[in-house]
Amino acid sequence: MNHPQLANAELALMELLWSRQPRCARELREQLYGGAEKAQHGTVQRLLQRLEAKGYVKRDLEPPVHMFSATLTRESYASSQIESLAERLTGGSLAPLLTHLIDARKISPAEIEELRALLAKRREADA
Amino acid sequence: MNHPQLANAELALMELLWSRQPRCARELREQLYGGAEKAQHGTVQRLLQRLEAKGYVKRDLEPPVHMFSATLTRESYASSQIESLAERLTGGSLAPLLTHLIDARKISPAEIEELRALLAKRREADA
DNA sequence: ACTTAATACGACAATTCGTCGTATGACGCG
DNA sequence: CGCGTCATACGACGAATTGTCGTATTAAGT
Repeated sequence: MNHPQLANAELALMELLWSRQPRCARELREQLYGGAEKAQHGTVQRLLQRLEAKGYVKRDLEPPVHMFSATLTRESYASSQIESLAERLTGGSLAPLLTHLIDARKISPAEIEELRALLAKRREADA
Repeated sequence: MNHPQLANAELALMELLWSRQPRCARELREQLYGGAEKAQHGTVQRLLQRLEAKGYVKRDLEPPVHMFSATLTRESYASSQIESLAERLTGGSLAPLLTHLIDARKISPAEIEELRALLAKRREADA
């Protein structure tokens, strides 16, 4: 029941939910696939059903049509992915990963400043 | 051709390589599967072959047996995974992800200090 | 009651992964 | 030379996952 990775179509659906919630299936379909294609009704239902099974989406069965919403924020999802990566690769600690990102200049100076500020705030809060 | 995710058995093999390099297939097999199982010879070869195809492993065809080594460090792999996650989720910027991790206290105080030191050093180096 | 829309879900093709089995080639030894 | 041993190459298979569709069932509105 962890947080398996989202596949492409699933992620696309989640993005839609993250941008506006809750939503009905019809609306999601129209955004995912252009105008009025007639197949795909089932596709979206299927995707939603599987996302629900994985715990990423919950539905409100309010008649007449179900309304769907995400159970996590995009940020939570991202974090859990990073954590599971750290779990698999470094016994759970993040510092080694970030160290490499910083050394390899994969984080821009602007982001560096942003992070410094964040860390400072966190340290204050802990004090 | 980028850096697809490593599956379980593949990652286990890479871990072995990361712990000592280069290695021959026989040795890898013995570590992956207990003692002297007789099948699995092909399994390891197959895995190595696929890892090579994905660009994660290179082989030295030095007779009599090929010697295998990783083409990336574990840290590089981890970073590239984080980057691709950021790519998919936040348009490539890492700060939002880290922000959430910090806020949610998923990074320990010790790690916070570690990171502060790192950022300070980086900032100095840039100056 | 009939049409329309929504939901549930079985089925399919494609892909990936771990596994094995077999074929091919190199080497050494009697 | 003929054989056994070991390494590599690779085809094949079953399981699982993903995106897709089709069909059946249920609910709604007129």
